[in-house]
Amino acid sequence: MKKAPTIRDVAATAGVSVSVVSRVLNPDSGPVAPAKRQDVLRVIDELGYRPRAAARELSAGHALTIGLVVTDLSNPFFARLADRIVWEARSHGIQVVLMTTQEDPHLEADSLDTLLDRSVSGVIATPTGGNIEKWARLQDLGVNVVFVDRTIDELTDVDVVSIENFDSAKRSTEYLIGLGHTRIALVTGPRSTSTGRARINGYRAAHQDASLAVDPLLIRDVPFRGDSGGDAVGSLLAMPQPPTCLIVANTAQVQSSVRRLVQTGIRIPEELSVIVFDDNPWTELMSPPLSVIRQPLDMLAVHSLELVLGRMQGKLSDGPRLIEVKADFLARNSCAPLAQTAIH
Amino acid sequence: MKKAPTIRDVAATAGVSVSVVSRVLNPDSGPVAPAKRQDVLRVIDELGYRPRAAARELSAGHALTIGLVVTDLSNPFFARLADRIVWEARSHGIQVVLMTTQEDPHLEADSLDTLLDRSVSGVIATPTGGNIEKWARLQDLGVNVVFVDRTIDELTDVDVVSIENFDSAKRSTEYLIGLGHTRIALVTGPRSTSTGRARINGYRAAHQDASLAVDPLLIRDVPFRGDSGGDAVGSLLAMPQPPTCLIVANTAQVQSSVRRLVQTGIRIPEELSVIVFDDNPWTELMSPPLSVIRQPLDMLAVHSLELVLGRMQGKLSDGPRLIEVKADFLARNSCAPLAQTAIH
DNA sequence: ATCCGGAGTGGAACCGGTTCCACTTTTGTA
DNA sequence: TACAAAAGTGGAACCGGTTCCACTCCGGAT
Repeated sequence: MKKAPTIRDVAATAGVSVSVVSRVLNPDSGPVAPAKRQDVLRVIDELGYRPRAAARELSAGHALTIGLVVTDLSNPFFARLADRIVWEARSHGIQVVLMTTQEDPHLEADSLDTLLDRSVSGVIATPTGGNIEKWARLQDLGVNVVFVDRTIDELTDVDVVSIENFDSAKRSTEYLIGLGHTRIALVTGPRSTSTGRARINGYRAAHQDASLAVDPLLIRDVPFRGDSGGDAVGSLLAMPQPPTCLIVANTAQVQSSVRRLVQTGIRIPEELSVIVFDDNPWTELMSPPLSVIRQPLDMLAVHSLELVLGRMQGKLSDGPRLIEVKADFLARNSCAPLAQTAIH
Repeated sequence: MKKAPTIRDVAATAGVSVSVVSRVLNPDSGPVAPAKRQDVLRVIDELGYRPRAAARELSAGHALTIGLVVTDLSNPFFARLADRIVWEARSHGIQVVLMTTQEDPHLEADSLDTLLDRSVSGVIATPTGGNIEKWARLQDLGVNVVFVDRTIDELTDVDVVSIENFDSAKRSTEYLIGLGHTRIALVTGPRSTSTGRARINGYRAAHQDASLAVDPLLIRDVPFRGDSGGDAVGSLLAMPQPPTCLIVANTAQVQSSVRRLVQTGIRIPEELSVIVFDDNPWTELMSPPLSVIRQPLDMLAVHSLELVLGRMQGKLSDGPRLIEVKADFLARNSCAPLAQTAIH
């Protein structure tokens, strides 16, 4: 077990000072004679020298690292989002420290502390909804925070990237109304989040445009946490006058909702039309293939990272940014006209 | 944007030297008078002081961080594995830097360099199969390497955690033979990996026990990379005398294989019985629910981390460890007796 | 009374980079 | 040719922790 060479080893071998080596390493930090630059580069190569990140971070005061804080990776949406973000970050020479919260604010708080210790220069997160003051403190300490997919209302000063919530919900609802449905259930995120509210508003707007009354009992704004999506589905199906279709507009709840649907054995779309906000590869492989709102993960990832990087480089003007990307509605075979729906 | 307090701030405020504060921070590094310890702890709390990880790493020479190198997170197997590892690591106060390789040895090499820069004290990886010398160098530099799910034969000195490959493949095959099948296709990892070979051997052993000949054309040892699983499935189905069942024993290829099956519209299990090595939540939600070998992700995660930690603390004796965990076979509805199978 | 050992403490070097600054050499321009 | 500006270089401080070591106490054993 040999030890790795340091910048002083390189300097000594190349017969120059450490300053010169450092300037070779960081091209814009000062002049170096072309000949010496070559020498140094050759020595670096020969010795297999690589600068230690810790040393760099210590003197820079911040790390070329961002934190990624998501619920859990067993949800394909977050997994794919993480995948894209890691990928995108790599192309900018940035590493990603991954933390999961299981939707638990305590674990989230913990994660933030840890990321702070690591002097990350940015955090991309799907927040649980708690830790208001902690997020604020993080920003106060110069960490660039971007929320993706969700948001917290109380934090007005944070960049947010999400899909066009209002529009996506409205179009999904319109599609079902177009098929003749009038009792459309909506499972979405908490009303305390602006994304949750926007989706409810889109749903309402579609009803209003069609001069349709909204049954408030069909709207379930459930927490991100736990199995509340599945529970909402269960209770919706148990209603005296159950819905003829279902929109699951809460990413974190898609999996548990679909699971519940499969478990109850309800026939899709014969008994229930279904649309979910998720575009994971398996929805297409189910039978029937599910109609989905396809969240453009690439765009979410790219924009989140762009925001973080932009802030890091001080390129962005003050004031929070809200980026909404368009989400496509993809009709597959999980929706049927009301006329063909068997009311159970 | 205020700046965070340092250990010297704490020392000054508490009226002690930095040495004392450091000793309070690291309980076993030296004696501190109980009264002063209380003082220091109070000041730490008041100031909201947290030690900077970079400084600690720099002087320690290594970081309380491990690297996790997987193919990609859009594959539920890797995503869930990552989830468990992150979770498990957190409980030991260790952070995880995530890197994805897309099965590309170049990207893998890149990732390893980066992790080296970060002075990670361990790496858990599903190796692509390349970079033999790079992995060796990593170990040589004192980084603890654990391969999970797969292995590289050329590297004899690495700890490995995987399922009981031989046994799992044998039991799956026996199950199908028990249903009367004789033409069983196997899609698995490259023969150049011991895991790939073990699964082929298990498959062969089951045939031998049943005095059944093995048609070598039915064994497809495909690369982890890309769509080769799907392609293998395609070519298997196109054979003059196609198989009546299929075992996909290569985690990385399950998704593309299943996708191909769905695309060709072949009826499962009426035309083809299917078993896959994967236990992701969606296989159960498909119709029919797929019979699977359930890889105990928890065990894989726990053992990998245990190995890395054990090495870090020097608790493990020399010599590589091979840990094989039992994998359950879970019969669902994707397999039918040969008698009921329609040869197409 | 004397000596010894251990608890408790602070000073200072060190980890490996970056950066500021003073200094020398080259280059360009009047 | 003279002089200012720019290019090039190395020394040393600094980032914020850890750790070694020297030193001062103190109690207990001789």
